[in-house]
Amino acid sequence: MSWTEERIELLTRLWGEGRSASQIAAELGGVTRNAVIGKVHRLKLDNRPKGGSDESVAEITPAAIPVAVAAPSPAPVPEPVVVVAQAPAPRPEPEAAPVPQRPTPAPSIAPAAAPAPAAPRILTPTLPSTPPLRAPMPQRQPMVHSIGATALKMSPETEAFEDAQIFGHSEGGEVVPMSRNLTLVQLSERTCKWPLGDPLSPDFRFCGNHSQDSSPYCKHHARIAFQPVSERRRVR
DNA sequence: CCCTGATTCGC
DNA sequence: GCGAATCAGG
Repeated sequence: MSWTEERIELLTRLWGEGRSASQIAAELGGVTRNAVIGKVHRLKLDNRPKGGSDESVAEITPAAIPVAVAAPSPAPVPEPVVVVAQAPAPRPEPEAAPVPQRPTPAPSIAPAAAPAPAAPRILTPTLPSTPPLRAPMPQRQPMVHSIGATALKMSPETEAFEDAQIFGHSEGGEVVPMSRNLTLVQLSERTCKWPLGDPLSPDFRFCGNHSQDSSPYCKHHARIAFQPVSERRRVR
């Protein structure tokens, strides 16, 4: 890959927006963050708008939300941050940071568009098999980690379910972990890759919470994705 | 650890 | 000019 005019332009723009070198590298493709940094220096694009109040990248801080650590289940599950579903993810937009790509925190998820085969130019993260609706378990179930290998389709119910959790449409004061809502390029090897919302929407995000070991999901979503199957037939 | 950006230096 | 290796910091 070479630094074509377009690529340099994109680099300049993204860098100006405060994106990290690794993110830019991921976006550009074919380059490492080192290359990006090196190029940035050569272009003398240094010092970005960082003076005074910087809020770096668009990453919502879970800590900025009224939390309530409640353990409904006897089993003390050390979840990250737990929030009583209520406020629609208040994103304290800093000052002077016109980020065109940053969609509003609109919780609205497109009415389940048909899962068109969007060209995955990057690795497509493993989608969770459509998890059946799961009511808050009063007690722990025997963990029988097994994947219900289902088709890669997102059921509207799944999205609605997630949506309800994240943005608190539950009346019963349901307590759920707060997702970090990361974009694709922000995912790393140990971030939860549970999708949130419509993959075709610019609002599409991933949970992004810390995932245990090599698990693709955080504790919370792993429990949804890997459910004990009682009546499961051998798939042969 | 994981992530940043900064610098160096052989190519 | 380029970018991997390295360094320094949060």
